[in-house]
Amino acid sequence: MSHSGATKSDSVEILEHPMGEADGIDFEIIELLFFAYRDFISDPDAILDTSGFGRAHHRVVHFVNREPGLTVAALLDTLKITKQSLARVLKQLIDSGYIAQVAGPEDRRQRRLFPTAKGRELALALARPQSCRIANALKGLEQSERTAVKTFLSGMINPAIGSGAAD
Amino acid sequence: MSHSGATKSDSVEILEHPMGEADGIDFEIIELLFFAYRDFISDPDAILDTSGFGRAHHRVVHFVNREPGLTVAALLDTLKITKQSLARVLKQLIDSGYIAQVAGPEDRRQRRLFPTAKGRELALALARPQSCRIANALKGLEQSERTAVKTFLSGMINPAIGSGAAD
DNA sequence: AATTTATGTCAACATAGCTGACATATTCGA
DNA sequence: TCGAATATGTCAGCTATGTTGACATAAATT
Repeated sequence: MSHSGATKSDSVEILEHPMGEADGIDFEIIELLFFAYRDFISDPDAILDTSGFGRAHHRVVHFVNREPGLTVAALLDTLKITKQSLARVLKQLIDSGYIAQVAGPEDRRQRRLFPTAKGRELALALARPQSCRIANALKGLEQSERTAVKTFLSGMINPAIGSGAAD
Repeated sequence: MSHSGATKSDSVEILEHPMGEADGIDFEIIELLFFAYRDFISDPDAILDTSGFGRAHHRVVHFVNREPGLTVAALLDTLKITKQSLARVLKQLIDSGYIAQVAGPEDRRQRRLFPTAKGRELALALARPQSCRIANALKGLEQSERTAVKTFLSGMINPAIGSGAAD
């Protein structure tokens, strides 16, 4: 071990006191969000490991099942990733029969995405443990408090830009 | 474009109806969490792009600032990543003067991690927009509702294993 | 007919995780 | 005191998932 880096002898300016809520920052919720999301995501991750898929596949399967017939462009907008990123996982999901494409009825350039029965099953299997976790976390909360949770989470989301009818 | 894949003509079993709360699953909160976390993380990401650091650095700087003097082992346990993963970002943070190491006073094998003034500043700069976003999302909620939000988030987290005094 | 749009694809790259193997310094236990 | 366990570092290579840039094709639009 070289340890040419800083050690006590180097007399670097070191801060010994913790950074706390005193700094006017809500560290508690910042950390709760970090841990909550990590564990929330770990449930489907474990299932996906079995199937040879990853989180990226999860998201695609989820939104296609939530809105069958959505276009590739709409999916890209929801996920906020590039088409090249999407292409990789989407191709795998199509090739393995979880998602099917249908040429748009109006605009035949579009590839509308639909889940297959297999795709629906996977989406449900992935969502189930997450929903259980949520139900468990909501347990004991009154209706108004549950509403507050949703209000809070909604308030954390960036307002959609260009959501109004543009034309 | 080849499109040798499934198209309407292939008569694949396609599901046209959306997967909804009817399936007994809380899709609303599942999606709120996805979008909320994504946007929550986007604030520091924008800052980090400037510094040449990434999310991994963010987490390390955050927890070192929250608990100065924590050991590498403790940090690994918090982050739930491998030491090789940590090593990469930690080395960069040490080399660029954001974090300093001090040999453990009791156990000299340990490298206790401390923030430098520079490291503290970075941690605060990253936390500030997140805290603002949280404050904004909590705006209008009563105290009991804010407590409910924390209760919910805490309930989403896996219980720590081996947290009790073992020896 | 020319252009724009929706999508696909190739290539190259970056970040951040992973495993496996091995080195070194220190502590602990027999 | 010596050997094992522990805390940490490090090398090498792999995977997943994001990025940019460039280009191809089919269909719609003007």
